[in-house]
Amino acid sequence: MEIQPIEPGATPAAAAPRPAISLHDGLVTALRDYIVEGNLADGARIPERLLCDRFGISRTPLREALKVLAAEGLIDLLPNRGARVRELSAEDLRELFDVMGGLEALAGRLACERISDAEIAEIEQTHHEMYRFYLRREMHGYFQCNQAIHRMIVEAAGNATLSATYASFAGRIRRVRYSANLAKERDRWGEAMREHEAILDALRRRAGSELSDILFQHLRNKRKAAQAEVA
Amino acid sequence: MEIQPIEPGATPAAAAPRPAISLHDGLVTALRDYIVEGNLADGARIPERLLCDRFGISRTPLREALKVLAAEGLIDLLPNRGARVRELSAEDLRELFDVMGGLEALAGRLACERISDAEIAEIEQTHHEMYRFYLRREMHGYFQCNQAIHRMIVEAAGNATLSATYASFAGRIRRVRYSANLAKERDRWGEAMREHEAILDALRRRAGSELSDILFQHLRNKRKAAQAEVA
DNA sequence: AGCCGATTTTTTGCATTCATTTTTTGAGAA
DNA sequence: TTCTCAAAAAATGAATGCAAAAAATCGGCT
Repeated sequence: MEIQPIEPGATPAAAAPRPAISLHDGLVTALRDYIVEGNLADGARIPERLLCDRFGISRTPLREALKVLAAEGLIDLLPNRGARVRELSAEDLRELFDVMGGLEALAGRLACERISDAEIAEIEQTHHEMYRFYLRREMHGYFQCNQAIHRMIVEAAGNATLSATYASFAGRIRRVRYSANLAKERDRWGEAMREHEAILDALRRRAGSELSDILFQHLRNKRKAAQAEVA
Repeated sequence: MEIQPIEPGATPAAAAPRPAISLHDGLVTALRDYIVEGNLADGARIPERLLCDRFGISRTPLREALKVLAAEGLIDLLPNRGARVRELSAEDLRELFDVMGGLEALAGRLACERISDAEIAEIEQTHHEMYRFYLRREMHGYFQCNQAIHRMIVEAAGNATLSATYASFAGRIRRVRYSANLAKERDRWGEAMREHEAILDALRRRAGSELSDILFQHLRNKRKAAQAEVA
């Protein structure tokens, strides 16, 4: 089993999406991260006892956390048969990417309504940084900047509900997204850069509807890359 | 205490809307419906014991259900202070309507890609039915048709993930939406009808991007009506 | 009388326990 | 050997029990 112990003290208070006055359910965050990071094999059965030992808690709070993660769609909870890491079918992937596309499209539209010049400048800066990574063919740095830009747009939308929803879906496809980006994304690197130019351009002009279209299409193209990867 | 009693015998085994291969967590559905229907006052404290008696279960499964509903954003869970029905601030309302707008915009875009003539015909039929209610100033029937049309568009998108997300958010604003529609919507009834004409037109032409804009704006206008209502 | 603080009561959070259900293991027969 | 079926072992779903925290109650003080 690939489960590795976690630092007892290193519990992440975590920049939770919307931590509220959150209680000891840092456990949910810890478990979510644990799964998202890929510490559990896809479709693998997850005995409660095992996780209890890992996290040093009893079954009651663990089960509560599992229910929450199941509601988020991260795991499946089969009656009397335990929890397993949800496997993403090709269909699931298609759906998730499209929903992400819809959320980003929304974020772009809203961002255009209220983004400040300073925020745009910040995004531009990250964009240029990303461009330098692109020129040097440094995939990892490029990817980081890419993520950062998308996150900044979502934040610029000024809608905490959207941010939380976005974060939730982002978590669900993070693993796949990672590998997909690292692999096939390479082939359309130039194309992706051009798309990002267009995104920035539309953002500067505060062309919400246009930006909305571009972002959705951008995610569509990402989806195609990911799908090609799976196949 | 503002919690009002429920019928003692009226325990809902509940035909769960979308239970999946779900287990006895019809409880979550039951509780969610119970809250969405407005049986608990806004911001009211919800003692666990009380709900246990109401639903005839012990605290363990109830707490699991509460955690799930908290994750959905329907209730707040304060550490050591129990659960309370989440109060929707004006800000929350703004956010929720915009997210709904984004989801509908996405649904429209996706629907244009794959909707069949038969499905369009069905929507048209409901639209005409709605128009008749409009002419007769029958608010309730109009409202039902309205909901049905939006639901059909979401379904036509052919994205179960989107449908589930949409349903979740719809639940969160259902109460407010209801009152808002019944009250202020009246003033912009004609406007809403015209918007629906435009929606149908764009759908017929499979103009995804355009439909996306119209639907978002449509929800924006609904939002304004709701906000005016609150103020 | 009104206000503040301590004690009692209730409630929450979690661990433990119990009853079912499932899964595994093992024996016997084809 | 392999298949089938039964018994044992383990895991799940839910109830109960216990310690800690909050709320409520009561007594003392200004």
